Amino acid sequence: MPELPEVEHAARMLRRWLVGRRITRVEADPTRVLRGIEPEDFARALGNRTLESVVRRGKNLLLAFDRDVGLSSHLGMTGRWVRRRAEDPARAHSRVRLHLPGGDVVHYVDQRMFGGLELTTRSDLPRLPAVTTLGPDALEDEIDAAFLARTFARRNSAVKVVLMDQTVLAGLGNIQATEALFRARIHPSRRASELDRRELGAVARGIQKALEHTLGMIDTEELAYLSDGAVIENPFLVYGRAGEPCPRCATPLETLRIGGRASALCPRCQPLTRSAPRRGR
DNA sequence: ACGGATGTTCGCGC
DNA sequence: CGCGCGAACATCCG
Repeated sequence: MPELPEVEHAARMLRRWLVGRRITRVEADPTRVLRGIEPEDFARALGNRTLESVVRRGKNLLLAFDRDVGLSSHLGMTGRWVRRRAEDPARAHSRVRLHLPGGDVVHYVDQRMFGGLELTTRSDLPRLPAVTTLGPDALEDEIDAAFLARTFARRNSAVKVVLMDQTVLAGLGNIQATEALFRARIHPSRRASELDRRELGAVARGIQKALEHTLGMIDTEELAYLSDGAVIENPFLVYGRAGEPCPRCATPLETLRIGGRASALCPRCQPLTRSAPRRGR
């Protein structure tokens, strides 16, 4: 579930729910989600703290509390922040609960527990290795053909692998990289260094479109895997749609494994040889 | 029952 | 050092 759009959504929700409100009590279950700290110490450190700001960097959330307490949150594969009422029944896979005045409880929920919560100081938040190694943010920073040309030069790996490299560009995962390349009409196995200027421009626009589209879906709560209740169908153009007709040309979509990950593509819209320039949009 | 799932990291071999 | 591959982490779903 969490790539840049979902993490951005989580940042907005955490601001709405928590900024300016004192955490009255913390319950932290003993799981690998808590990195390098015992549950009791974690709970004690966040108890009575008030959240002052939330910043997203790539797929990382950086929370700054009063008294120089910092918390970094990475959602891994199945992590999410949700708000419940104290009287609600237990939430499956809830790992940490932040109790607020008035009965609201903010849960960190993570089925597979690949995500993590790391406690630090505010000043160290931007110095965490997970943050200092990141490339520019795919949403906040201007990602254009010139940037991609600089970054892709001498990168001979598949363009999809490079797009998912967080040290190159922060925020894209398997879904967004797949969607961005479909929008750009670029085959995911093309070598990053061989793309020409026109193709790089298409990739840059594809990234922005894919991210904005998913963010828009989340805002209208159409994203199935984010909503807690009813499951809504796959909201993506090609991800998870192998065998279905291409939404642009109706050719059956295919799937490959690139860098160990499934990659959906349209063999007609995304040819392996350099695509012919096309007119208009 | 087996294989795969939105992420990241580590070890190994070339 | 660059690059590719497989495994590991933990759990659920089809």
